[in-house]
Amino acid sequence: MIGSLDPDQNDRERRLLDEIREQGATPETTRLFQDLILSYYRTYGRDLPWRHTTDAYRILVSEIMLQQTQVERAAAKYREFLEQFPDFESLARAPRSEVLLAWQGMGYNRRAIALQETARRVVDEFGGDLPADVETLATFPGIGKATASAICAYAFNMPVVYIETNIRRIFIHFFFQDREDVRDDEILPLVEQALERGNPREWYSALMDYGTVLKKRTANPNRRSASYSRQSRFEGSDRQVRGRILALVLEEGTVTEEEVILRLCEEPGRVKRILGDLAREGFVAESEGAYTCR
DNA sequence: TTCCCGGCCC
DNA sequence: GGGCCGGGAA
Repeated sequence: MIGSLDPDQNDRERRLLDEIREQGATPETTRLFQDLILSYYRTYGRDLPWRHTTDAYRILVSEIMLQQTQVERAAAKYREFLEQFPDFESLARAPRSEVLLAWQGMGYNRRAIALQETARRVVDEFGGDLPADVETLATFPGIGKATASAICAYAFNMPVVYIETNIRRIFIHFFFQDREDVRDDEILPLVEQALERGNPREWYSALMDYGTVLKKRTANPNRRSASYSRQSRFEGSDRQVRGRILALVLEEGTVTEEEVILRLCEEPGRVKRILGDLAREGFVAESEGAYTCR
């Protein structure tokens, strides 16, 4: 049952939408909402690799991968990555080039650098244990409020309240049916009210799966979010050139600026600028006109 | 074209 | 608050 609900679920959702439209988010409609999300999850919930563990390292890896990367692609990479870097220690001491190579195909490569920096800090400053609170987690690079909260929910089963794209989509769909420009600070109290405190881990997993199926069924409710914005086109963008340059450096080991310009057929000025960006961000190091990745 | 279990810099 | 950051799939 991909991309749709069974007739019973579909019917329950329609009734609930009507009741919320009439009554708003009352304790009763909230309970019905919880039941709907959880019953869907218990029947159709996805079997994802990071749902077989509560190991903080593995949850961290999955959450970083899942930032702006679809579940299917993250799941495939997740297994390979953990095979190569099974714990904080192995990731912390790995050459950066190996980490970036393992990350190839995921996109947003700076996440890989941030993840390794987090691993090093965990080893050096926290004795190899990932801190179990949102505030401390959010001090690590590449971990903001949403990712920190997700880690606390999935690794530590903590009753945290947060918003990300699936949660936003669901709450707009159910509780802001005729609204436009819905702000996150309007959604947040409802997320708190609806939170299943008995098992936050299961609850948030259930929200992820319902959010996914909702997207396939309806026009994306997130377009009615005040924080919705279209992303810039990828073809021809700096992002694309960055990815191509990094892939080239990883493949060749060491390249000169001229080689990059020739191999990529890009404007010299553009290549120079982006190489400089990559060097500043720690992807490559420059010495005597040659660029390499440690 | 659109989206993806966001974060960071300005 | 707006722009930037990859790459694949539908």
